[in-house]
Amino acid sequence: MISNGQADDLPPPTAAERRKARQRLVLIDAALDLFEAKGFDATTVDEIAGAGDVSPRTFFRYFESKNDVVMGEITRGVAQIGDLVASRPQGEPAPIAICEAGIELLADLAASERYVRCLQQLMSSPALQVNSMAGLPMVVALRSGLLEREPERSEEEAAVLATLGAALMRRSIEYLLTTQDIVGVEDFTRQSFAVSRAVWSEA
Amino acid sequence: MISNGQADDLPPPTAAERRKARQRLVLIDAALDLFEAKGFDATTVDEIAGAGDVSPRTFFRYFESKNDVVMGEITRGVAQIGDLVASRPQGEPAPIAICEAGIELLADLAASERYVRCLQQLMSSPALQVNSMAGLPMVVALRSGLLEREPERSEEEAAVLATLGAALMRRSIEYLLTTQDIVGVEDFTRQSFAVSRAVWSEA
DNA sequence: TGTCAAGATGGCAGTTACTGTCAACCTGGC
DNA sequence: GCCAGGTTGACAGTAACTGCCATCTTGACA
Repeated sequence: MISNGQADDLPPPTAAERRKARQRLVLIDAALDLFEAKGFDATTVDEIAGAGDVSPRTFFRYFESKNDVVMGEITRGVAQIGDLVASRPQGEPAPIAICEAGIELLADLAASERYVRCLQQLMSSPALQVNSMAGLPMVVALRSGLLEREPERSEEEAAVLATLGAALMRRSIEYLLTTQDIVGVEDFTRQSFAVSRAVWSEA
Repeated sequence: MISNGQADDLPPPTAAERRKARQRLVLIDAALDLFEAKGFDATTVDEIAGAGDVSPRTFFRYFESKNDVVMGEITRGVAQIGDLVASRPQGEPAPIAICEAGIELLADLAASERYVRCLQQLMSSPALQVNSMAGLPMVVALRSGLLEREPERSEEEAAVLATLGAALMRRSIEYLLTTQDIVGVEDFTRQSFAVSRAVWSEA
């Protein structure tokens, strides 16, 4: 989940870029330490910058905001769901494809245990909209992934599918963060999708 | 939609309460004026306070934050969807009940044309998460409304129904704000729900 | 190996949202 | 007319974020 942030295409990263990426990770690491120790709100940017051996001004050259330290990675990660959906087998019904792609995404997220542990504590911080959880980027990514996978699909249908899928996925992420049940999320997600399919077509 | 903010139960409001409610509306009005004129970000709290003839400190006694001036009312309004769902006829399938309740809510929202007009402009402001659009409160409200209406329904099912319903409703609100098509939202919403029911049970 | 240009950094001053505190000030009830 | 509770305004303070500019690093190239 916490990647070095470079796209897998394009020329190989220069030394400078690698240095930047490393410094970025150092800052994220320092920030998570502090957040775990004293909470998100009680931690100042100055402290994070100090712990990462850069000036506060430089901190803001690495991150758009204090929130971005936490949400940046997850937002970038969540956007991958588009590609995951697009590369699902052709015959698979769209909702299933979304569900399975989502499970892959969750596994990826759950891999950074420390990140997950830290995010849980941050769930209660109102400043961070961990709750709204990168909702829009996920819808956007899902929709374009779907259209790539099934080009004959109408815009309308793709949009609706993306909306529903993203909503259920957000629920799974919330489940993962609150329960820390890294193993159980998969079942939870499949169950969610199954229930939703049954219940949403009720007559 | 922009109500005076008092619950319909409890003793009648005192003069002081009425004065407070009035001042609140004055401030909202002043704020919307300024937002329309110069944009959300470019408007400072000091200006709003000045335009409403109170000190900046007092502004923050009326609103939790600058965002709250805009999002406060909509958040409070959105929470009503729970009651709207709960009072839908018993026989109606849950997704339809949610759809119809949502349409009532939208009509309510669309009634304050100025508010809608202003919100549209604010959609583009990243500071304001108009996008995430009070998502969580709506899910919470919907779920409790559903459980009230159908007590036999399992927690799980209610949660899933609320998640899907809220997601589609958010889409309708987004449609309303971007297109300003106050008349068309109703059709848009019904269409959304219909498509979603067809598409989500694809085999 | 020395030099130079591009980019990264640090420090500083400034803006703005937001908060605690306290004294002055209503305002309604007696 | 007075008193109690709530409302306000002023002031000082914190912390996120930004623009600016001088300085330093770094990689490339002669």
